[in-house]
Amino acid sequence: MLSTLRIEDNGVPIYVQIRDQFLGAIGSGLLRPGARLPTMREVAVALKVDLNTARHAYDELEQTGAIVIVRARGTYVVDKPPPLDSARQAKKVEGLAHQVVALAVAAGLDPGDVAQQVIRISKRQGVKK
Amino acid sequence: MLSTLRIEDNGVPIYVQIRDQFLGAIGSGLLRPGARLPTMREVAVALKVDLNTARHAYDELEQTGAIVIVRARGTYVVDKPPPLDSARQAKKVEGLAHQVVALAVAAGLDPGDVAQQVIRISKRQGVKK
DNA sequence: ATGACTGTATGCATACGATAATACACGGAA
DNA sequence: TTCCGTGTATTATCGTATGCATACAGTCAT
Repeated sequence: MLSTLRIEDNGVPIYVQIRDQFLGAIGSGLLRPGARLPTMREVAVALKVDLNTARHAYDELEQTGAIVIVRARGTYVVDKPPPLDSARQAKKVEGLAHQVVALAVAAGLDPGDVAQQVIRISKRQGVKK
Repeated sequence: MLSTLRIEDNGVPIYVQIRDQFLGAIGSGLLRPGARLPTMREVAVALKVDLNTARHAYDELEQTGAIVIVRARGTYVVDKPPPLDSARQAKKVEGLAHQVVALAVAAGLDPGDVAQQVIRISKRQGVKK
């Protein structure tokens, strides 16, 4: 996992890049629920980045509910994502969808293609609501 | 063009988001070579963003070689835009899709629902490949 | 020549990102 | 208990991003 991390000089904050790459790894099943993530220090050393920067990335991952951070033990991919009421869910779906379209367009991609990929991936993994 | 621009609260700098969305628009053919871009002020007003921020985005676009900035006249898509090969694109689609699934799962949402929303939104906006 | 529109530039203020250097607190194993 | 690995916290410093306000400088149509 560590070896797959890459930092680019895009203007995109380092902690965002780290955060998003872990999100990708989790979403792709490369990191499965319960799996342990590299320690913050390992990430910091591997990417030649400050410990606080790695921490920042991990903090955000925890706030989104993707991982749990256990003091003195390590960080782990969450087992069960936190459930929400349907009203909130609808809003979140909407917001996330907008974000996806923006990201896709920004990358010069067809949002439809991305949507298709999303469907295929989620089916393959048997991710359920 | 202006109406398709969106700024998200991602941690990604505003000027990067603007820059990348224009790159996407150019790469996707939405903005063709020779086409005139919105003025910096239009972008600033439309996105409720500072003129300097819009300028920053445009500056980077010029440095990339994607546009030319002509003082007192406007900014235009360069005749020969830097291309994106399809292999790269496919990889980007894949990566983004994984990320979306991760985000959805982390938020307790059904990735399929998000995908559907994405399709609806992109259709509504007439975003083309 | 004038005026409107465009990009260019500046100064000031605030907030955030990143690094560095330490130090502390907790859990588990030896 | 002691040690080590892990996360937590603090302080300082530097650069960048953003906003706000204001002004300057070309280009073009009138």
